[in-house]
Amino acid sequence: MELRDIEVFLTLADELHFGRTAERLHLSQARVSQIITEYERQIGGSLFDRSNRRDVRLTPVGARLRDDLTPVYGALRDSLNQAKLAVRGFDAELRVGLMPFNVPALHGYWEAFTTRHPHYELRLRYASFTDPFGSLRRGEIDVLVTWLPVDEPDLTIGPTLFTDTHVLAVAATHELASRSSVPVEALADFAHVMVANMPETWENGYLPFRTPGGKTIKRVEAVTNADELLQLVSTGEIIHPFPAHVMHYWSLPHIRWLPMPDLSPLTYVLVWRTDAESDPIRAFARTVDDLGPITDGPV
Amino acid sequence: MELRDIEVFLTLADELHFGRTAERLHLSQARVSQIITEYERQIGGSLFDRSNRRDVRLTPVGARLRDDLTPVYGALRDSLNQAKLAVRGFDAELRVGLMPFNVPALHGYWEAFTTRHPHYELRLRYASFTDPFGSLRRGEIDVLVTWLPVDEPDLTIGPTLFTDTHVLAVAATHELASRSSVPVEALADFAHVMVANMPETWENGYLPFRTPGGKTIKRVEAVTNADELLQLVSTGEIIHPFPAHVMHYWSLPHIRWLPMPDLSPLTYVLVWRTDAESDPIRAFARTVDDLGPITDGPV
DNA sequence: CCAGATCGATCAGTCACGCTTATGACACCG
DNA sequence: CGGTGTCATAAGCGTGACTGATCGATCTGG
Repeated sequence: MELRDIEVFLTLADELHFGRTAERLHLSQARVSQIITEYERQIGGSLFDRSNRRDVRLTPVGARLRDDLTPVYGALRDSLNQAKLAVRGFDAELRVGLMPFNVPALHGYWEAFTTRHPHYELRLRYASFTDPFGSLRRGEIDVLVTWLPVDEPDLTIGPTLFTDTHVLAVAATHELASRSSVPVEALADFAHVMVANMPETWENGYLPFRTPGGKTIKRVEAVTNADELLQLVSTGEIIHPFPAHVMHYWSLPHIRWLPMPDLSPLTYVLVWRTDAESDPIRAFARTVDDLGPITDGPV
Repeated sequence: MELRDIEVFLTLADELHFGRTAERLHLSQARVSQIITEYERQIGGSLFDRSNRRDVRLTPVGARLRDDLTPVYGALRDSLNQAKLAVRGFDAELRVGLMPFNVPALHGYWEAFTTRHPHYELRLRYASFTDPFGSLRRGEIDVLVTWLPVDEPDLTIGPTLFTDTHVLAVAATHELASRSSVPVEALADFAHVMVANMPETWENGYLPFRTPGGKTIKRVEAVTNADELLQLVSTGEIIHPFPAHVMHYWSLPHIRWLPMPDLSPLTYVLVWRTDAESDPIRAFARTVDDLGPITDGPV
């Protein structure tokens, strides 16, 4: 009856799927099955009904146990975390999820927050492209830095961090490379890649599925991270629009950055779970509010 | 960071002594040291101050962690326990601590309680002689069956279960064996044994340290359990008074039971932690109250 | 009604780590 | 200054946590 088993139980109670549970916990499916079997043996009765192969369901006892254990397990994690912070002299932590290439542009916020609130530990974590809101909901991060639109009823949209125009990344050898700027309509003439399984309206906010002129902007193959994407750009296989500030993050000799003045700018905001709002979150939101959106371009 | 480690941490925080902690958890002292070291490594700072060899102390962080973890760990154990009970069809359990030889005499109570409250599981556990109130305070049992006087401010004294006269256990070959009864004063003439480390007033309640005539009733060597004690009785090395009902528990051909009419009778009561009073405890106390003390002798 | 896909259970094998005994290192005490 | 009580460290053993491979059952689409 160990802590790990409880985590497995709670995750399975959430996912109701052995494979996905295993994936989330970086375990083999076999192990999840074994742990649950052993757990049920210790309790003395079944917690999940898996007679039907199509879907796993909680038994009444299982549901009750999940309800009992969820807050307790959370409190236990919080206590341990609080102790870890206390040894390092902090009262609490704020985990901000964002893309790595956004970090330098927001330097002013990090600095202001850490000087204003030295007893809060600031931790920057890389949010996954594929499921940014999921990491927020699972409590892996406290606030998320992302672009609009965010259309999620359980999330609060906080202050705007900055608004940025687009630049198009193309290979130095690409036929567009010599242009001084690129119109939106041109996007439809070349191949694009987007990360797999993004929420649709969110993906559309970044790069529309159609041009204003009505032409389809087609995605070809999916990638899992930005570096892989840039690799495809540099070989000329695809082109890809970025918010302008990322130019200063990568220094890639084989890539050209071309302004796209008529593609509507991206607005980056702070987002958090409404029912998980906390002092550090409010403190950071207030800091952003006080400084106002960053306008003087990336550092 | 496992559940067992937390238990070790909390036990050490309570005992402030590695050896006793190890004993309570049935571990080696070395292992306790290893677990705490590893735990501190994970937290990132020390939880106990053991620079002074004489006594171990909690650091501020450690004290805070103990305060945070104590209720959470308890709630976690409760949740798991609740689930175990639920699978077997019970709502709650009542753990009664008592000496094994008391069990048959109380049969009427067990029966009445289980029929009146089929959704409460009754569990009889053998309370240790050496530290009966400790097991109550550590939450290992819910109620204790014991004799008066009980002089513990944090404990509630419940209804009386029965009142019993003494019989003296002597070897069949002992010089007293042929007597039809034995006066109190005779106790001072022979060797006695008591279990080590009993609370003093409690031991005195069972067998006074002095006879009414002022003679000392001297104990010789300590034993750890009743069987060991009876062994010494049967070889004639010691004599020992018991409450009369235990005669029917053991059938020992080499031992004689002699009435002791002038030794003041023992009163057995129910005792529980005042701040841990619960529905099952109240239900059992009410059952005992309703039936009244058992007077018709042991079954 | 069959072929293929999906998903949980089971098996056999490997390796880490939980725990022990033995010993070391240190702080107090007489 | 040894003796005693106490925690830390070392070395070694055995269990059980975990994996990949496979089985067997159930559902879906043509």
